Amino acid sequence: MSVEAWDLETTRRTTADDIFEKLRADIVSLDLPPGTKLSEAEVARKFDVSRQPVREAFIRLGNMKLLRIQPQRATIVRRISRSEILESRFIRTAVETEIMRLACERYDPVHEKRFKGNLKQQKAAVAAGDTDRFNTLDYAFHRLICETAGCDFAFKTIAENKFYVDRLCMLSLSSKAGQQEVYEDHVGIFERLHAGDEAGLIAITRLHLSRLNETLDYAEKQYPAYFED
Amino acid sequence: MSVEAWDLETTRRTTADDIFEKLRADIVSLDLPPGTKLSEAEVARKFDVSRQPVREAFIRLGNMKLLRIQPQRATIVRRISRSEILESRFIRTAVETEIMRLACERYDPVHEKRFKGNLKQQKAAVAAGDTDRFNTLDYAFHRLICETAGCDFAFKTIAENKFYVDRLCMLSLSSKAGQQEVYEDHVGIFERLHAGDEAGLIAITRLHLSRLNETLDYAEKQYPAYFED
DNA sequence: GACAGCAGGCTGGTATGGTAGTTCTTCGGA
DNA sequence: TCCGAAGAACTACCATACCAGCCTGCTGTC
Repeated sequence: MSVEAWDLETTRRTTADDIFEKLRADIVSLDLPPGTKLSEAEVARKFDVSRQPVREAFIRLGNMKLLRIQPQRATIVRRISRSEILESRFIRTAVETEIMRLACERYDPVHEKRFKGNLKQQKAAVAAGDTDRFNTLDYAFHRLICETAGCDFAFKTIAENKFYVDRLCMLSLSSKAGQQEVYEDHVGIFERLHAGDEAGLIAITRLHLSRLNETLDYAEKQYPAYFED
Repeated sequence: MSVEAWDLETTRRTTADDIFEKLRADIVSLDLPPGTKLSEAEVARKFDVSRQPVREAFIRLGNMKLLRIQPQRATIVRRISRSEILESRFIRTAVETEIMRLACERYDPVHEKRFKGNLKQQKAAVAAGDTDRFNTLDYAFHRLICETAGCDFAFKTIAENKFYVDRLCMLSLSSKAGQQEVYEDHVGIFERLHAGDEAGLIAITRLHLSRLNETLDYAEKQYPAYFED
């Protein structure tokens, strides 16, 4: 996942953009684990640029809650906060259920083929144990629903909220059993969408998103150092 | 409305923070109307600081979609986009209806007094034609609902989305008839909340938020220069 | 040996000079 | 008069230097 969707303006690509993108990727992929101390000067040396563009990247990452900037002290990769994860989930649930209502209303059998194609690939990815691929397809599936609902933009909002959660998924979506469960949820969602069963659709969507609890419990127990509170 | 809720960290207050806050207020209040051209150097002179903190404030305002930074060209106050307004409204509707469900579930008559107090003040503000006051109370009312639902954090998310819309409200919430309508919606919301009528509550909330359409049509016709597309 | 106090080395914050890219103006030629 | 090219006058971007807190660790004293 990249964020090129954001520079919808036809602006030039700056050094600060590069640094920002690199750091963001490193943080989300846990190459820079929560708690890692960063310093403007150090990162600047590493990328062989001045402190200025690094500083700007820090500010943007701070706004995204990925860094915690402590003036005159240090800048560290933010630890994962249970409450913030749950808040993100709340927002996502709200948006996603609203999307489901619209999608159910506007669903057209013409969409069937794309859904089935995506689900087929998901199944294959689970079988092959290809976590990255499955993650990408997961995104694509939810994006597909947004498109069905005629709300492409909503996916962007969901994704923004998701950056923060991505790190968590990175910690534990690798279990094959978990992926199988997610896949089956997706199948269930599609079936109810296809059948026009709005109540059932909402219900399974809530169930689907509530599974984050287990992920959270697991990750918090497995990697306590990555969490705060 | 200020944004001190954001520096939950106990960080120092910097010059950049001051500039940011001042510019944000000026933009939202339309003292800096959409399309206004700003320059780092000019703003720096005006506030008698160096360009650096101004630059940082610009970056943050750019992230909030309030400024459009065009490298090597100019930085301008973003014009209002109809589609972005509608997208914001969609997100807000999703979150607010979800909040209403919870609020209805967790409502306790002990909240009655605070709601009635707020509504009484709203009525007075409408009568007095005090737009600023009414606007503040509007915020407080919706915040109160978030608290009732036990989701204080959700208000922050709503507010973030709302900054962008605030400018629009500033253009047309000044009409007394509009304020009266909003006030009556609020009364209706409270009554259904108090009665535990979830379906009615959701319905009136959707109606309440849909009123933005009229505001948008009015403002777009009245101030076309402030809009893009 | 324990502890207070100071010094030095960190951090991020601010100021300023210079650079590259864009736009506007102006001046000369057709 | 009109058009175009050169350059002046902006812009934001980047590099560098300096500053003010904060923390740590040494040192001197009790």
